[in-house]
Amino acid sequence: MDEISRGQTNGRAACFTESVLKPTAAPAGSAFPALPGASDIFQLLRDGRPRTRSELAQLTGLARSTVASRVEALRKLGYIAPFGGAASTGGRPPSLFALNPSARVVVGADLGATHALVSLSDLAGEVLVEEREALNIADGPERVLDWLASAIRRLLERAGRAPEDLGAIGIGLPGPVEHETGRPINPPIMPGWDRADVPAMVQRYFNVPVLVDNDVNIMALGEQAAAWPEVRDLMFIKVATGIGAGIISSGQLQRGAQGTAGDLGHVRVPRGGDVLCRCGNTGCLEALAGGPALAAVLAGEGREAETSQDVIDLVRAGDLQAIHVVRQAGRDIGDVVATCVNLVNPSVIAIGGSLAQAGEHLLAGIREVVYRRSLPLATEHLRIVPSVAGQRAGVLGAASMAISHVLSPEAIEAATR
Amino acid sequence: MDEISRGQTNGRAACFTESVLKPTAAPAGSAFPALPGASDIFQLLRDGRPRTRSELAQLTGLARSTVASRVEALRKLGYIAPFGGAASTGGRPPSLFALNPSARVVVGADLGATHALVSLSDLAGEVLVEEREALNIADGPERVLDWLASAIRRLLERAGRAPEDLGAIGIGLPGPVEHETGRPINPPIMPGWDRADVPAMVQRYFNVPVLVDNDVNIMALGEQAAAWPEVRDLMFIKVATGIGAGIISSGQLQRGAQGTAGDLGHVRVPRGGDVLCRCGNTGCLEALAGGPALAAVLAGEGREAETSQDVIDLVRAGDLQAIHVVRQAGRDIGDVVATCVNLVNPSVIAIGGSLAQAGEHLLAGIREVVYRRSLPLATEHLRIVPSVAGQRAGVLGAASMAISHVLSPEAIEAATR
DNA sequence: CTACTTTTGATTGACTATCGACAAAAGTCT
DNA sequence: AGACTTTTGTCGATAGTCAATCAAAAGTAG
Repeated sequence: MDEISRGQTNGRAACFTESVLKPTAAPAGSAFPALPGASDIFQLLRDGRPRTRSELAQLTGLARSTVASRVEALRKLGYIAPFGGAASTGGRPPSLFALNPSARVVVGADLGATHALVSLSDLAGEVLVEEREALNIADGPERVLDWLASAIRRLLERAGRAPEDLGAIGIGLPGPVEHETGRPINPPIMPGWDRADVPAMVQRYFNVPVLVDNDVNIMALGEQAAAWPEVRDLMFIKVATGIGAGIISSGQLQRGAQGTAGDLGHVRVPRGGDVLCRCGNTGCLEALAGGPALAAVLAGEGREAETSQDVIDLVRAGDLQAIHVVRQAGRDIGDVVATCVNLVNPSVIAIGGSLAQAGEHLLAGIREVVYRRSLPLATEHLRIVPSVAGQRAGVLGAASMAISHVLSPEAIEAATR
Repeated sequence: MDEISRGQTNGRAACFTESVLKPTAAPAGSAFPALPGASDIFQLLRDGRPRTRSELAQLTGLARSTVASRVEALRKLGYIAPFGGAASTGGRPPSLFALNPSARVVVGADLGATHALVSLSDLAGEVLVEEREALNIADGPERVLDWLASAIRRLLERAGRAPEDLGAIGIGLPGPVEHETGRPINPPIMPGWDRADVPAMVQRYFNVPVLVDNDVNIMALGEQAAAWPEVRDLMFIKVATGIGAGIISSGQLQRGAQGTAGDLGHVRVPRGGDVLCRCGNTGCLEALAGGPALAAVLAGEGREAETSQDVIDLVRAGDLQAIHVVRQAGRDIGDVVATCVNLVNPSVIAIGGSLAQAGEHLLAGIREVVYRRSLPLATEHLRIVPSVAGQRAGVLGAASMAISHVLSPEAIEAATR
């Protein structure tokens, strides 16, 4: 009952409340039949592949006349557009229609601990313009989000798009986030952000749906969007100062009950021993294979190493000791990843984060252990690969999350009304 | 009147696409599907709680007259029935309608390595009759499924129900199963079953949808149905000869890319050392904390112990050594479960399987480690509890899976056509 | 250039699900 | 008993979909 009354957010575009809270209200599955509004046709066109009216009629089972009127409605709204080339099969060549990527734009923001990357993308996920800035997340939500708003304004300007063209804003934050409300929960490295109403704060500047999630989660989305659109079970592992995973299972991002799913960093590893971790426990993976830990080991061997970047530089310079350390970190991570493979059974594991830039050594260590430790059936078709999206995984994922919202059946239905 | 064309869905196991799960706001005022959408009303009644027509109209946003006609259609089909007591609020007392659990029956079958438990349940999940038999799964699919068919016939007879009343059959098997096709894949302890088309073989006897899944997965479903209907993130851990987990995340059973998700048994544990496991690796959890392993340890200490049951008996007899061994097994399992908690972030973990019957000792060991090793945010609201469904978790889950199929929006739509 | 094929667009009438309104039914309260 | 309240069943109006038809458009094959 509470849920339902809360779902009626008539005023502001607090988007996700409706789409997310409802399933919790009716766990049995409050599902509607395949509703043949304008959206079902549109959902077929979302992949960007152009299709003819006849194809759409066949695929949906609707009459040609109905399809024609729907297509016309969507075209008038700008969501789809004619797609030139038409191959004739002997008669009049059919006209093709496809998603019009420039119908709207979305913002993808990856707010890290010390840096921020913000992009403006079209509906195909193509980045139009982007902006990068050294920004301390510890400055607090007010200042950071104020900067974000100004950055968005500049991006819109540079891309020559009006604020009305903005469809949604996706934001990734370096800490646990309650995705339903967009609030960070007890974030260790984000002082001042605890339970801040990020969507509301952003909506003071731009009254569009604002979606917030953990940075590793959006990286998983970004990697999937950029490289594995067909894969429905994917894990993205970020190895940097911290170590975390974004898990996409059955095509759905798994956030867990408190939104803290995918925390690899504080899993105990065999080789962990009594090494103290910043979380207060001992033997955590992060305390052994995180960037600072590797730097500390190398420093102990007389190398000049303080940060993750130093470690990467040493590896690139061919320092054998550094390579050894990174490879061993890969093995330690692989120990935990092997468990993940048995538990989650993904078909692709993408390795990202700054330390993944240290060449193949990290990956080699991970592979070495995973293929030895996991069950044959689970590893038979498993691919462990370096992240394709790389440093852009975050913004791409944030944009992808925003696009999913803008192009969701509900949103399209609402727009065609 | 009761017997309208039942739209015998010849189809086999159905995979639930996500379009089903996406809630769509039913807008009043604009006509949408010209289809007989009786399902949306029915989905509200699936929980078994009786409601009035007006309530349904309010909840769905449909007109009272529309609701009335839908209700009437569903009542004629027998899926819902009037529910006596009506409390007047000053005017004419409303009539209540609720799911009619006896509209149809489903079979839940839990086929173990050496025993089979088959039940006939109504649509509320209530077991009407059941049958248990010592049955060797290694006899192969032909003989086992032939017995299953005869058992189902006997159960129908005993319950006084016609074969036409059978809505679906859910089956749990002790090995990896590709749920979409219902075929076991490389099952280690089921010779002759590899890639057998179980649904087709069962449908030779009963032409109804047949859903097959791994035994631990259906136990998770059963535990959720029996004890935690509101919980959307639940893990069921079976501790017996083998050790495995069924993971329900965001209300959905997580099967993974190859259907082998939740395999805890062959995760390496710190204390594992070089103990050889039947999977060929060393240091597996199962080789350390599985029933046979515990029996072996106790046998080494001079106790009479060969099977899991012997271990349980010793614990129940108050054997201190046995209690110690079981508690240590709990700790070892807890080590892996702690990782699961960080990774999956469930809100309930239910411990089942034969060894869970050895009192609280196993549970205590698990709790001890998990609450120490997992992150505070993830364990704050985490409950680790003994299985409520116990030995019946399997059949209850198999029945639940079958019921979900019979009452799915698609099936109801098809039936009201 | 002509004949043929295929797609497209417009229009029609039939059909059906939904809506809103109204009247009857079945209670409670004074 | 009569007034009031609330639910329930019925009915016409509305609107969106479907199937069919026709004519025009835009190609290909000969």
